[in-house]
Amino acid sequence: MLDAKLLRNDMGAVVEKLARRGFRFDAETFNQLEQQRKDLQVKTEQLQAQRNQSAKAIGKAKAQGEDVQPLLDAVADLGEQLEQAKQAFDQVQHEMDMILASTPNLPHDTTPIGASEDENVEVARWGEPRQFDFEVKDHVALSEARGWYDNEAATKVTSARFSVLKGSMARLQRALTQFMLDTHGFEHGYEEVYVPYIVNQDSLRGTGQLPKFAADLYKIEKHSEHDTSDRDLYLIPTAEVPITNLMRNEIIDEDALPLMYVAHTPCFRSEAGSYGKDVKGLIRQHQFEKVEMVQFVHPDESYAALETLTQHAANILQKLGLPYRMMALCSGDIGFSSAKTYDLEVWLPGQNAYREISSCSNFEDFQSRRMMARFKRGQGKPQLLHTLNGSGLAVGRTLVAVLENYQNADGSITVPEVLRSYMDGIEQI
RNA sequence: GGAGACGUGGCCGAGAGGCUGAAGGCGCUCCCCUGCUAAGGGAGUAUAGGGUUUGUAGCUCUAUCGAGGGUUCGAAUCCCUCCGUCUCCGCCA
Repeated sequence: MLDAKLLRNDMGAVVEKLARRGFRFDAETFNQLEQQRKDLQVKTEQLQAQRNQSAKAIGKAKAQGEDVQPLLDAVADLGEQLEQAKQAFDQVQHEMDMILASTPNLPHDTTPIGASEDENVEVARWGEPRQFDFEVKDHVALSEARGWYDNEAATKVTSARFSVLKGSMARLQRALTQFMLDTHGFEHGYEEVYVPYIVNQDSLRGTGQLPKFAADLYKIEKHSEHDTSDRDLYLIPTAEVPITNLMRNEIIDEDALPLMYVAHTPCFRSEAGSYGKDVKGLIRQHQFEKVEMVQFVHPDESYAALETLTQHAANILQKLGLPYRMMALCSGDIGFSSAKTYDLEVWLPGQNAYREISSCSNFEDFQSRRMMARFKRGQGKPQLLHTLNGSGLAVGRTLVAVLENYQNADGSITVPEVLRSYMDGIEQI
């Protein structure tokens, strides 16, 4: 959520920055609402003050045994006036909240300006794609040949875009997960956390998935019909949601910063609107495994933190010996809540292309403001934290990359060295 | 899943329709005192939003006692719904 004060004081800059990401902000409507809000809020609060005063006066008079009736008569219609003012105020406030909740973050000045992913900027490249002296297969051909990947079974059990993995491939995925968690935990200094895979709406609002992207989420209906509360729960689309919301409505001491968490979770995405893309194989699934890093940092540190966080993700690829490139996403391609995002794209021989395997973002205070996630120094005023997160990495896609990059002519797969200790020392599967 | 008890500030804990944004204690911050430590004295110590303002200063208003509704001139206090915690029973990994 953007800072409402910024909208009041510097609307021009907001509109310009949002335009960079192709978002048209209706300043005129907002300004009109803001004017109404101001009037209605002042009016409502004046009436409330008046009510409070007279209630006190009545209390005092009663205590002294005076006749209270004249005082009661004097405030007879105050309640109704207040009710009306309050309703009008709530209505305007609600409209403004809806606008703010649906407005994306401002791109940072270092985010390249562009309309679509075609204008993302490559900022680094690591590793040389391997030269094969045989015809490369993609991960689907490789894994099906070995009986490791059973798409039909998944379709039978659930539906399209789910997977059943078997044998060495299932084990390799688990090895990758362990390797990533251990690397981030032991080498990069993250605290490992285990979190729920089902979250409530407040959490999804906090990180920005709601209200705008409900269609991409799997929703679990509330249990009973006479439950009048706002109780619908959702499967997590990423561990970002439960981890980042750990700090919702919290004020932590500045000395505790930065907080760095890593977790492994499955992720569930209904991916509305992705029909026809990557229909084959593990690239785009409704359920996939991911190791996620989240950082809560001092506002002054967040851009340095974005660089190191991205490096932590890249380090996994380097240890696995997987060639990749690092892209700075342009203003038209960054996510709703992000101010700046780097994507890491891994080389997939089967597709002869680099494909996204990690996305690392700085949200600045956009999520913190929604969540009221703050820190303070000593007795000082609480300030909003900056939040960051990044995949470290998308495990399913890493599995694809390992299969394709480490394939041998006979269809076997060489196990990358760093994974062997997680595979009972096996060198080849 | 059943039955009961309970949710108050950083923590403990009073309050049971009006002068309570909330006693008291602990903790914390600052000042004084003390040769150091300990002890003692004093002051302060929630969050958000609004108005005023060049201002994150000051002044002032509003809201918040698990959440949301209701009753009332007035609600931490009464009523309803929900959420959560604890104890006992059942069930289960």
